[in-house]
Amino acid sequence: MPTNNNISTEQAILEAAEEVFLSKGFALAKTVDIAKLAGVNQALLHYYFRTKENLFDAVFAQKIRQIISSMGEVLGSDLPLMEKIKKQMEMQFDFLLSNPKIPFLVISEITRVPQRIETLKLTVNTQVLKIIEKLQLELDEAHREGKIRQISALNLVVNVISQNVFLFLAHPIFQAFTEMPDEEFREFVANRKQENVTSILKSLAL
Amino acid sequence: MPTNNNISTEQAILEAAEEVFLSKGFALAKTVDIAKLAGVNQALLHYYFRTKENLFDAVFAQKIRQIISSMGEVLGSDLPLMEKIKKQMEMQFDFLLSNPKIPFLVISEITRVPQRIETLKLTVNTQVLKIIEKLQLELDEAHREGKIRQISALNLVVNVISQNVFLFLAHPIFQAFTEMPDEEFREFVANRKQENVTSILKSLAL
DNA sequence: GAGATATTTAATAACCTGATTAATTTTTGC
DNA sequence: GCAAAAATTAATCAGGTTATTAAATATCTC
Repeated sequence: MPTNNNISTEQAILEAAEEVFLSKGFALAKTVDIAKLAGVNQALLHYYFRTKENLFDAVFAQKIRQIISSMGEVLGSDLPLMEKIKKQMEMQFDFLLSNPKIPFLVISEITRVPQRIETLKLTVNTQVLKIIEKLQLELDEAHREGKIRQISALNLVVNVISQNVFLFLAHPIFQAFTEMPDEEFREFVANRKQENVTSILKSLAL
Repeated sequence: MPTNNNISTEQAILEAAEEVFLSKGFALAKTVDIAKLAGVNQALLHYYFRTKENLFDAVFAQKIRQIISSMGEVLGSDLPLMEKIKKQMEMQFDFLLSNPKIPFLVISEITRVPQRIETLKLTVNTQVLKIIEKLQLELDEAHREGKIRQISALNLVVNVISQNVFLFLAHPIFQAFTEMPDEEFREFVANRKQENVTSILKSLAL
């Protein structure tokens, strides 16, 4: 009779893997290090996941799911347009604050191993495209009413994501550049939430 | 008596290294592949650069220099403020179009091996900080004259770089997401130059 | 052209890392 | 308790990649 898998060990491995993969990426992550961090023998990790690749996929798919779910919620709602954009940006920014390493992992791994985009496509339901279409209708309407300039929804979405995500990708560079101490830099980042919203909303003006 | 180093061979290795490092990054680049691409024996590369690390540094420092020099030129000039921002953004965007893989390499390698930031610091003279200070003065003046909202120069610079660079970092993801064919995607990217300028300039409004 | 030095190569050593195996300990069901 | 299955470990293999070595060839100086 099979016993249950030892969930806590498997979980420990997954959590260690998440930490190591997030900070090193796939190629530089060592299974030995993951095992050590999880407090188990290195062979055990193969016992549970068979390959490093499998282990990575488990972590990666989960991260993708998190990022996607942080993106759509508010945009689907029926708040007034400007309100909605603001809320959405704030949510996204907060997500990034709690998960600052996810964007780099995702971009990095997809760039280096393009096949990984399949993981992403599997997770991304067509809803996202629907949401963009709906956003376009609202933007068009606001434009007709003389409230905002004409802009494609896709461009707006790219603008928003650029503003929000870039700093988290480049933060080691910015910090070195500006030579801000950690504390000051944290404050700078915190202020960016407001600055991002302001600049995006203003950029929509006629 | 020593003869001169064989410049063309060294150059061939450097160029091959650049290509391979840009597309694979440090960890996934194989010295064998670089040697093969340069058309030389693999040991020769060690003869010239001793280690893979040295070879990488040579390439990396050069890329940093390119990126820096693409950033300061126009901002130092004495065009009218808005004109200057527009020109600077267009230049930067054009640079990215010709060097689309540099941002990823730089961010990626600095994130993965933070010590590399030293390479960056050595290359970045304090001029950059001077330029930002000067920009701040001009922004403050324009604000006093009621032409633009109040904004810190650093925030503006971050906004500009975010807008311009992000798409080049994320392009595999965007393309997959939107399922645009190559041709359409190229067109979309080309249009972003204008969109970026527009949205940044509008974002400065009162 | 000879001798010295630089350049290049083939072969292989040294190392790292993911995966496997076989044995040991722990847990489970009866 | 005991046998069977699961969980865990130590040891080691296998593959790939960087680095070294020693020898061969080209180039330069005189």
